[in-house]
Amino acid sequence: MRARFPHAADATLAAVEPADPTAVRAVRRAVLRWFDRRGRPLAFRGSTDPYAVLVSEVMLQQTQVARVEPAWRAFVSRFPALADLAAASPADVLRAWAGLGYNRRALDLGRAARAVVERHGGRLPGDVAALEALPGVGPYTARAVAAIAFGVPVAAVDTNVRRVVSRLVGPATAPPPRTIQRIADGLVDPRRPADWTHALMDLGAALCRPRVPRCGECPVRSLCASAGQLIGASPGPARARVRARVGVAEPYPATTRWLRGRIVERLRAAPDGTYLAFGEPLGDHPSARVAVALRRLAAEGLVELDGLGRARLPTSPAGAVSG
DNA sequence: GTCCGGGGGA
DNA sequence: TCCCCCGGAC
Repeated sequence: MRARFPHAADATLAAVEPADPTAVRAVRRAVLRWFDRRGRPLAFRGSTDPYAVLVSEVMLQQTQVARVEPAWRAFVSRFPALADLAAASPADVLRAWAGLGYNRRALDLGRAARAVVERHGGRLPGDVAALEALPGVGPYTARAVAAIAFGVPVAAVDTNVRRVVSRLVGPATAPPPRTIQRIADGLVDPRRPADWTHALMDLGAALCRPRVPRCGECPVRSLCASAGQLIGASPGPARARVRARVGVAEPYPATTRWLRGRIVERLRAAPDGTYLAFGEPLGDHPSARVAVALRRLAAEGLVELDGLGRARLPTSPAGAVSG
């Protein structure tokens, strides 16, 4: 039994061995009991609308929970249903995405909505493979949507969950991704896949934290192979570093990511459909570099060029689905 | 000024 | 298997 887990350091590893259903049930019960009392009542968790869940999960790919909440409210208020998003122009979607960054993900979300209309009659599919085939939806997001919105007993493994599962089975080196996924899948409570997904995220955020885990408060400390062994185990590279905080310059004005952000920001503010000229330098970037950035943005579908050095946000979802 | 991280592309 | 995106944490 233990041989199946080469990373085993001690007997508690057997606690999550899928062949030991009693221990697995104990983990599920303890985690969900904790979640029922301590889980975060986030706005987007109140919805089981697959579309709303997808929006929240895409936002969570890049943004902390606390900031996702208001952004999610605003977005689903602007585009209440998948059909609304599918019919929206990229320009409008990018405007609704303002402040979140990662603008390509907003475009992908729109493309995903159109793909769902074309491939699935406008209803998000519940199976992982079909979800993963959508633009911007990878292994994590596909499983999160399947579990949360459709009750499919699969594990959405992000870095939080990876850390929790890895610690649960042993304090040594983390198992390879495939092993983590397999163990995580085996742990999902088939009666409450949605709550289980949220519970593991909350556990990782509140107790099983990267640097200073709170094992003493953890509901599965008696079942965890790493409980109590992690204090000081990962001092973290960032802690000791001395920061030079002289000057409060604008962040990274010399980088292309700054330039890209400013271009899209300007275009967002422009009236719908109008082209804006970009012949002048922008920040530290000479006009030639602005032109290069524009071409790259155009290649990614974030802007449209008129061939005269002017640009606008795409007003129609042509070339929509390809993912 | 470096790292983080899910997804996409090469 | 890399590198990039990009705003925030550190």
